Amino acid sequence: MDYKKLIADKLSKSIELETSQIEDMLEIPAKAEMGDFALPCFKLSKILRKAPTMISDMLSEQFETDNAIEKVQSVNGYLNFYLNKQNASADVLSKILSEGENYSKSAEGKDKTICLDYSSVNIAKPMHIGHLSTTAIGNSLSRIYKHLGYNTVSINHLGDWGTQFGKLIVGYKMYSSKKQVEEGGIAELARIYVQYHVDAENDETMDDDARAWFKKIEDGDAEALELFEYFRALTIEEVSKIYAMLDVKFDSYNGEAFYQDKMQPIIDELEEKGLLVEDQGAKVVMLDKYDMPPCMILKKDGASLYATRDMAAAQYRKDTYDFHKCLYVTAYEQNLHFKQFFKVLELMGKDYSKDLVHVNYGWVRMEDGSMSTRKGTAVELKDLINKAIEKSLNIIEEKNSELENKQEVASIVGIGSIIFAALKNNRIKDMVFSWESALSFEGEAAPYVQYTHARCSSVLTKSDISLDGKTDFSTLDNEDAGKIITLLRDFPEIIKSAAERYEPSFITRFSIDLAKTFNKYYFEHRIIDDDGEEKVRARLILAQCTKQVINTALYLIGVKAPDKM
RNA sequence: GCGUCUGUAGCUCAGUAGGAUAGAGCAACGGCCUUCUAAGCCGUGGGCCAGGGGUUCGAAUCCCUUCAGGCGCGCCA
Repeated sequence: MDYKKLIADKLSKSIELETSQIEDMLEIPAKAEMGDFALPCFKLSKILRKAPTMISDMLSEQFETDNAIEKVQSVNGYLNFYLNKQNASADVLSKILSEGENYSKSAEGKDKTICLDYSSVNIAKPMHIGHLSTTAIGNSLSRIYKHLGYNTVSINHLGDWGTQFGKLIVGYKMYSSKKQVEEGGIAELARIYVQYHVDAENDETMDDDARAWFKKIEDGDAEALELFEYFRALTIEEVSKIYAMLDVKFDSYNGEAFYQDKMQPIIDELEEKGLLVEDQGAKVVMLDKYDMPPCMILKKDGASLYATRDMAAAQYRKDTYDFHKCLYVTAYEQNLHFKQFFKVLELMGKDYSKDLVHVNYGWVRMEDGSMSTRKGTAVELKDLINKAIEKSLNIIEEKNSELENKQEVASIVGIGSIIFAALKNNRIKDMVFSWESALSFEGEAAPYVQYTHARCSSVLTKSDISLDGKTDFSTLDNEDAGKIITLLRDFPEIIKSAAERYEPSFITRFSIDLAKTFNKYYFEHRIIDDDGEEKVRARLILAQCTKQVINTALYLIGVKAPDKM
């Protein structure tokens, strides 16, 4: 039942406003004593030309209570509404029980497609902790949008173009072999690349060779192309293992190379529309009217740039997927770049430019202040994952050594912790990486929420009372249970706002709140007790619904929920 | 210099697009397991919401300004 709508409907008899307007004014009070919903009457005082307290008094007198809303109270200009707890509990809980994992889903995204560009690894470079945010945020948003009924297309926009690949070929020929690369994988390619840079300092001919090799790739030379394809395939194969561990899947690996032959139409169109101007030998689109520096489209030598490629990619995605929105999950350092090329597309008359969204996030910085991406010292994602699993395995040995599938649970908890931590704070916050905090599983972290899930599971298996049957919800008529039920009822709204604001952290936070509230309830009240089947059933249903919602919440941020741990 | 983001407890952060007495976790200290998972629960201390102006019935939240820090500002991506 939609209580907000119900209240607004009833109020609309006394106030001359649209139901939806009243609905927007309703809020959820800060404290449970203040009711389940509240209407601040200050907003009305201008329209009605009366003091807020008078309005709330008047409304509270005129409001007809019923089975759903049993009490209305006027306090300090607020009108507080109290739901009939038993009915409200029964209402939400039976809904969750019957809908199961479909609870909180919606159809708002029917026939709409969201493209998500995230993770976007570079060929021949290992994934490091700098890739964690984009991967976790992108994956979570993809799950959230699917949950809301959208089609989603997850795109790994590979960094697979540029003279760096010429360098790689030169390095490969100088220091390595097929056998060594087969054995060493990306690490070997990274080694080659570093070695190349060391030696190229003293040998200028190397860079010339690299440029020549890259030219060969561009021109379709057989040997060059074969090596390039080999490195590319090797990289995808290796990062796929990490994606498998993180349970992340992509629909497309079309990267920079893919758009190489798709830029010319964009350039032609810019030219036709008179947007392209020559400046210091390069071709740019001037954006000074919009308080931005020019967007560079072609270099002096005629080569394309990042923005050119991104525009070609946007056009391709529109043509191919006809997206409702296209999201780019990258760090905020690229704010200007996105603002620029979105604007250029707008100037070209591309209507879809308004549907392009830069979902930006903060840096991961090392404790010494360095940026993880710019030094060879970056912590590899693989190492972080392995250490987290190892640590959680140790904790299992210590706390629950009897557990059957230790390795699997350790992996769920370890990996879950890493993802959870990446999605706990608002996207825009910078993060300092330290091993200590990265491997700290205490407090507001994945294991806390997962543990609550396991607790629910455990209680449910302990009891042989079926969830189906006559139920006495009056046993849930206490503050602790009431808070849980309120959270369960709010869950669909939380998901919607997470989608609207591109903030998986809303769901992470919610999962902590729910776990915390349930843990308190669990400590204060016995679920399996001897006060009769009908009451036990109500409390078991509460545990079942909590378990279900935690499971969905964690799923939406890309974290698994174990039944035992 | 210009643009932009950030600044809330010792530390890390919430604060639901302006609402009721600003909340968590960590760290510190003190309690709670013969009873459904103690990876849990409860309690104590800790605040000039960076500073200053304004708008408003009401501001951590909006506007202006100062300070501190991050990021960006044409031939990288």
